[in-house]
Amino acid sequence: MESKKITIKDIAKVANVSHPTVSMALNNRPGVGEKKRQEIVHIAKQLGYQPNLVAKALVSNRSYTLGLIINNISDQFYTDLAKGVEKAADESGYNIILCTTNDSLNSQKKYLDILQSRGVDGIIISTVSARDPHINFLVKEQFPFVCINRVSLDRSLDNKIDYVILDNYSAGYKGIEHLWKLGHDRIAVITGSLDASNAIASLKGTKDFLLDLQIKMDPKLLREGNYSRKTAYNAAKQLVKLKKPPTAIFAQDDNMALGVREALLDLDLRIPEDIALIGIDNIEMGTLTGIDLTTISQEKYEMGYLGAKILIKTIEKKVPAMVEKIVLAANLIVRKSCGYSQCGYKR
Amino acid sequence: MESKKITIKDIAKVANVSHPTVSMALNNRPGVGEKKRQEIVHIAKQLGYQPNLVAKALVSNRSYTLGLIINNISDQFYTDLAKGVEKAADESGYNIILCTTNDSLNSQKKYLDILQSRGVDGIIISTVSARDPHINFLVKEQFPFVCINRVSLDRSLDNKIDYVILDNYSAGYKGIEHLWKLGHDRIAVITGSLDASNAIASLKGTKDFLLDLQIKMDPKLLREGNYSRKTAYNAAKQLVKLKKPPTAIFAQDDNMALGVREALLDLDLRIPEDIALIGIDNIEMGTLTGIDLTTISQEKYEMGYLGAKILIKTIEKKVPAMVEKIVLAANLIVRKSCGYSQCGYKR
DNA sequence: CTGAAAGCGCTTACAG
DNA sequence: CTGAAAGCGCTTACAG
Repeated sequence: MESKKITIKDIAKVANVSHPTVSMALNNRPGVGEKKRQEIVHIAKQLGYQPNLVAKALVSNRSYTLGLIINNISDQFYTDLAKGVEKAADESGYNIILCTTNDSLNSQKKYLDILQSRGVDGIIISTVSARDPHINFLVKEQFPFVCINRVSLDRSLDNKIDYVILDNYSAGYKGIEHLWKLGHDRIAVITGSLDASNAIASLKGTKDFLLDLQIKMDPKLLREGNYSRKTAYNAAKQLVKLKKPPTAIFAQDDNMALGVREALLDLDLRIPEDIALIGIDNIEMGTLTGIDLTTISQEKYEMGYLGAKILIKTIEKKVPAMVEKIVLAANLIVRKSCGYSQCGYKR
Repeated sequence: MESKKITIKDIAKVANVSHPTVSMALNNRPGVGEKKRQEIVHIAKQLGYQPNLVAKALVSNRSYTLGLIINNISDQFYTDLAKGVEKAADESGYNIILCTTNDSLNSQKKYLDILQSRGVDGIIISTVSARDPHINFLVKEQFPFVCINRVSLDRSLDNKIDYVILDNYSAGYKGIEHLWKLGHDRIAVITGSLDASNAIASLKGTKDFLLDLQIKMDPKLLREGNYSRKTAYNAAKQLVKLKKPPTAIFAQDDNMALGVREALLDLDLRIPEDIALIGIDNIEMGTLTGIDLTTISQEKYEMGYLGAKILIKTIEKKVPAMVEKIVLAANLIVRKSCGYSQCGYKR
């Protein structure tokens, strides 16, 4: 298929040395004179030599390749995160094998196996479930990997896995706090998939706020979503039909908030006049004029970037293998969907 | 680092056969009895054998890996396309190495080299420039690759490169046609980067429409953009300040249309009452209620999917090496940003 | 400072 | 139907 590629043996022949000498010269290892090295480098360039990274990977057990597992490449949340991973990888000379699971644990398991078979040096996984059965073996094998976005809640794994997550707890807390201060008493909450640690944490933050103020929440106002726009859309339509409908909705992710938004607008309800709306994540769509979604900002890019950095550090063992746990800040971003600028806080 | 992996030699030892026999058994090749094969397969499973795909790739010169080169992973246009690629790759058992160039030709060249070094079986490239200097060598080496989204306009490459593109010409034609029929005479056009074939084609479609009707375009109303929201934002602000400002703006990509939209809204201009706005691509953001961007729909997902399919077919040579050229349809999607529902066509 | 040997994990071709 | 040999392109020891 391809015209035959130049190998170090071809270079060796021209340079009149053995091929291991070529290897050492090209890799700047000691054991070959400076003059000869330059000559070899020159010949390599002239012949248009490109190292065969597959062979290199086989012999060195280092591929300079990282696996990245995300849920959905159409979801801005995951692409922001992927962008950070890409950046960190690029800075250190790694390439990314991208795997998307589309919410399937089976698919995740499949990719975990494939990535190992492909000899990646490490894996960045953003999709683990709270009781994920598939990462134990990575821990046992001491295969380098880092969890971002979601972590396992399995106690036996405590202190064994590097992670970088967002402060979902604070996000859940701050979101409901904002709505409550604006005077809302009937606040509906649409959570993420409750088998994911981030959704669990957000909900806990929300509940703790209510607990702190000794407020009881109407269970009818609590809905489990799955971070998809569609389910949030449907949930919102149901919430509005309640005998005592909510005056505010806290969708615990901007994608869901946008789904809620569509539902409310379809029903000719005004945001925030009829129903206030807040999300979490601060994705780009929410920033558009006319959307103006109030939300809790999360450092998605940084999460990907730091996750990859930590993984690379682990792989390159520049540092004693200390487990790193990082939680990135969550901050309220006030736009127009809650009505703060019109009314201000009432309590 | 990892606990030692099981290899075919380990299996061979247990099964009391030679390791090539194990290889043949596991790969369902003739030359090993059915009973023995099943025994070997069983042992492999028990030992938790995972083939080393790196070694396999080295010896077979087939990695079941594809390189995908896109501009920007934060851009919905490219992620839609990547989603199609992913799907096709997954269906045929390939994985994707993702490379993002961020509009840099140097970066593109770098990734082209790296991908070959990494032994990918083929490359899907969505970022070639009209006079791209870096793909000739792929053609010369007969390295399998397919252009999507953009093609080279170099005549010497005609009929040598598979491609799947969108019908940008029609998009450019239909966009201005819609505005013209609505009664607009001063229509501004913000093009994509004019070193890219898709931008060139869109602009040609637009110009041809005007030519067909023998309409002269005020050159002040033509702006070169670069598919980024920011430049379009700035261009729009300038256009509006013109002595004779346009009554409609045709941004030849939805990202730019959204930039224009922000600019107009910042200036308290209404869309479409004060200025009509149309884009190209039909990205998701334009579909949100309140954005309601009229646009020309492009089959981005299909483009990625078909591109990858064609590439895989080429790689697997299931078909005589006929060059495939596919142009996907462009259709007008009427929403609210041009005012059609209020006024209808005037001519 | 240099060369020849061995090996990474696999597959292909060639004897028995 | 099975085994032993050779080799993919590279690197890492180990002699001289």
